[in-house]
Formats: sequence, structure tokens, C-alpha cells
Amino acid sequence: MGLAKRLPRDFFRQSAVELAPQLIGKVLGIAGPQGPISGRIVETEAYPGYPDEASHSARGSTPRCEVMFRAGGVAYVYFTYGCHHCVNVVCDAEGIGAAVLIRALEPLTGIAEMQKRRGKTKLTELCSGPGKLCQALGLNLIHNGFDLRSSELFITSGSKASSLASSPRIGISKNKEVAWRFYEKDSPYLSQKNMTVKVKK
DNA sequence: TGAATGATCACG
DNA sequence: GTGATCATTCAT
Repeated sequence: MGLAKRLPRDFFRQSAVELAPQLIGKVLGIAGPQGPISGRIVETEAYPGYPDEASHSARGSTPRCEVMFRAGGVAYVYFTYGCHHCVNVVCDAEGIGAAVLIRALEPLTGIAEMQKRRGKTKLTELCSGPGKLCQALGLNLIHNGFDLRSSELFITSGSKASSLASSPRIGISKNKEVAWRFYEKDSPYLSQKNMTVKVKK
């Protein structure tokens, strides 16, 4: 694991489709009770906003997605399916409702805490999905709008992606064709839906 | 394959 | 106010 370096503000001010692949290999972390809980990002999805109908921000700002319209560099956390949280990296310029969904992490530090929260021991079951990684890191609505260049919640330089690939985004019903999901192809820590072929009747 | 589980948003 | 939908996960 490389030296943890804070990323420049401009890194987050790129468009979602530009930033999403560049986030692969970076480290997402949060200050935990026994030290930082962190993982290396191995899977992301770009949600650039209008006119992408799959983006929460497609029809303008609402109470839920207001944070997406802020200047890049903060977290957008939302609650969905009555069960799960998902975390995004807000990006692009202020006024543009754009973000990158973090879909999977390779666990790095705070693994015991992750195992406790997830109720699982295998490393591949800790952060292999957007809801799972939020549970492992303890992310919830409190963190919505948090600065990602702080010591509380942070994204730092990690290591280079070994093999970058792209595919359509997972779990959406609109704009399903465009390949705005990015992942490290040979990582064993990808989201489960990626491992099995999607069956839709 | 479908249940869990509740917030969100469009509509009017 | 109502109803459909939901950037998911887990057990069956």
C-alpha cells in the first residue's frame, strides 16, 4: 500500500465520466474507533447528471440530491431500498449535479471493525458492493456533504489500477447501454452482481 | 427468485 | 395524500 497523499481539489472537479476510472486504485477511508477504516477503490460508476436519466440529479436539484450540485470534493450519501446506504464522490463544477458511485473496495485497514459490522470474516464479503462497503465503513446520512479531503472522511492516492475495464452500470433501469461502470478487471473484491451473469426476464 | 423495508418524487 | 420506484442484499 502506497503513501497516503491527499488529492488536489481540482482532481474532484473533473466530469464524472473522466473521474470514475481515475478513482480506481485510490483509497477511501474514514476515521474509526481504533484508527482509520479504509479500502482501495476497485469499482465505480459515473452519474454525470442531465441528460443521463439514471442520475438522481437528472431532473434538477431535490432535497435528496442537492449535494450532487455542490463543487466536487464532497460525499453524497443516500439511503435506498429501505435497507442500504450508498456513497458517491461529488465531482465537476458547482451547479453541475454529477457524482461517482463507489461500488466496491479492497479492504486495507480496520479489517476487524469491518468484519464486526458486516458479520462476515472473508475479505471478499466485506466491501463487495455499494451497500456493503457503507456498512463496513459505517457510512450513513450523517456523512452526506462531508468534505472528502478531511481527516474524518478522505480519499487519498493509493496504487495504480492493474487492469482497467468498463461495462454498463448495474441495477439501473434507464440508460442501461452506456458503459459508465469502471473496475479493476482482475480484482477479487468486485461487487457480486458483476461475478454472475445478469438474468433479466 | 423474491422478500425485506422505508424514503423519495411526480402527480395533481 | 398516493403509488410506483428504487445506483441493494440476502436467504430460499
